[in-house]
Amino acid sequence: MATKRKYYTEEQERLAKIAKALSNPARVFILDFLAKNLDKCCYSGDMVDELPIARSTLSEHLKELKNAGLIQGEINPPYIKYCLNRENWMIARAMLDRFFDR
Amino acid sequence: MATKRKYYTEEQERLAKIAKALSNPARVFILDFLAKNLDKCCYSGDMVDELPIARSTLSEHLKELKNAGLIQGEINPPYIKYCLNRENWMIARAMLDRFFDR
DNA sequence: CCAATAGTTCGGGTTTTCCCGAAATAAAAA
DNA sequence: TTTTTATTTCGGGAAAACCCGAACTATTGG
Repeated sequence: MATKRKYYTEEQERLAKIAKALSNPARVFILDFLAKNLDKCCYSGDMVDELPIARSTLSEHLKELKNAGLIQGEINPPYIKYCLNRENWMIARAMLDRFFDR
Repeated sequence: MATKRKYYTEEQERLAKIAKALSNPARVFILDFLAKNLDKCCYSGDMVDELPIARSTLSEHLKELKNAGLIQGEINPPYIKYCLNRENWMIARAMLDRFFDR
């Protein structure tokens, strides 16, 4: 490949990461679901019945969204209450705003 | 798995597709590059020197962005002038706005 | 203590993504 | 007509994503 001079900026890497979190319809569904129920927070069991995927698969999508920072889970055994991470949600929103505003 | 009642909405599928187009830093770079040069449109050769990937790989990223509708290429052999697709850009922007606005 | 419940982790299969270099394409320049 | 130039397509390899069912973890209720 030989050496190239420039690589991606931090901003570009971060935007790609946010986009990746949103790049699967199941994850978009989860975020929609959590946003629709901001008042109550949700258990993963509330979502699995609405989705055409196995519990374990849902669990992995939740993990990805957590890693991306878009959601958080409050452990309250044997339940885990999920909700949007407002702070990072706003950051993601601002980044996408900036990106598309031109 | 048994039969599940609900699947993803059109909106959710479309959002996931847009996000997927943005989910790789090389593609974010390309869009940034085209947006920075709205006046002139760009050749793929203008971009390859700034990127740590082979020409053929760049070409495939361009194809993906074209399929997602975010860019368009005007053939002007042996060059191809690329530019943002303003119409779809605005649509994507509106969808993301709506998604994050809550 | 034992069973039930909610959710995660593990092992593994299939598909998709990302990337490359080599070959192909197609028009312009020599 | 031959060569050069800009880009795409092809073949293929490596890595990641997606999905599943089975096994595991941890707590609560009986």
